[in-house]
Amino acid sequence: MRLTSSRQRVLEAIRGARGRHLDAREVAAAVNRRRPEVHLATIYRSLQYLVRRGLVSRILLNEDHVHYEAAHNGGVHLVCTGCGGVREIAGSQPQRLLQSLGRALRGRFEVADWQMQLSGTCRRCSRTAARPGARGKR
Amino acid sequence: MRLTSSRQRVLEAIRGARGRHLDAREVAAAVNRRRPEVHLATIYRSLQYLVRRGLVSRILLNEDHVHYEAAHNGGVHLVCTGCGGVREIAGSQPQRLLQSLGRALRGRFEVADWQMQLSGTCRRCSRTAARPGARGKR
DNA sequence: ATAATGGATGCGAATGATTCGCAAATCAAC
DNA sequence: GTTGATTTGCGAATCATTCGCATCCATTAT
Repeated sequence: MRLTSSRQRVLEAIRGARGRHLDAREVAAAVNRRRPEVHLATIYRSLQYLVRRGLVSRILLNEDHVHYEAAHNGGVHLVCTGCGGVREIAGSQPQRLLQSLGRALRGRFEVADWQMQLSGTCRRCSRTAARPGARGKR
Repeated sequence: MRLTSSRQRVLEAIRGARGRHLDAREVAAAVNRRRPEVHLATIYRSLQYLVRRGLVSRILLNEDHVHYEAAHNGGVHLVCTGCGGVREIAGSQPQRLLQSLGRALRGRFEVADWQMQLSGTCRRCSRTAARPGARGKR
């Protein structure tokens, strides 16, 4: 099971998307800006491979389909249920939590990656609407 | 936008699944053990409704499709990449983290719900395989 | 009561994401 | 350079999820 060039290109696309979280189609678009093109089915297979390898992790945002991000151990995602926006904040504080969780789990589970997701209402949406979640893209 | 009886039944099904995390089809199966049956499309619509209402949250486990759980603010999910098993641990410790995140976000984001997901290898899988993630259901 | 209004539901068809099956291409090792 | 295994391209198949529309229900106004 090698890290072939298609797979590398997929990984690069995801890593190169700093901040944004691509879905499969966007990954394909990014990869296929260079020749030779990679077939969509292969993109999916590469994604599976990269996830299994722990290089990439899947995340579920507001939408119905899966997005991908480079595994970097520590993303905290703020997902606004109003507008669907996603902001990611750097994972410095959670280290302490991770440590204590790790202590609690001792031996029973070996953590490879983690992520945290907060859903709620961003400032703009809480201004424009009284009831959070009552409006937006979806 | 009422909490109709179909929607209630969907909510009960999800709440009744203590521990397990149902996907849409499983919710439908649970709901339709009682008459009258609820059409799958309505199940989906109810799920949307409940998510928007903040009563239910979507989670992404190992698989490719979405699962649902009662929003209870504090689930930490341990997902094993080997066997696909999911264990949930109670959310006592994260309170502190939430507080400090809340402080850091002051005003910019109003948190309604949160969840955290650790992926890695459970004990059994790390025993049976040297390389984590190299084997399993998927 | 009755009619009028605005969701909510059932139903089947449509959509769209993801996967499969298979043949050709690539790569590694002998 | 032949063998064997893995990967890729390709289109068809599958599966989850959503849509359109007619009907139904509950609530409010007449």
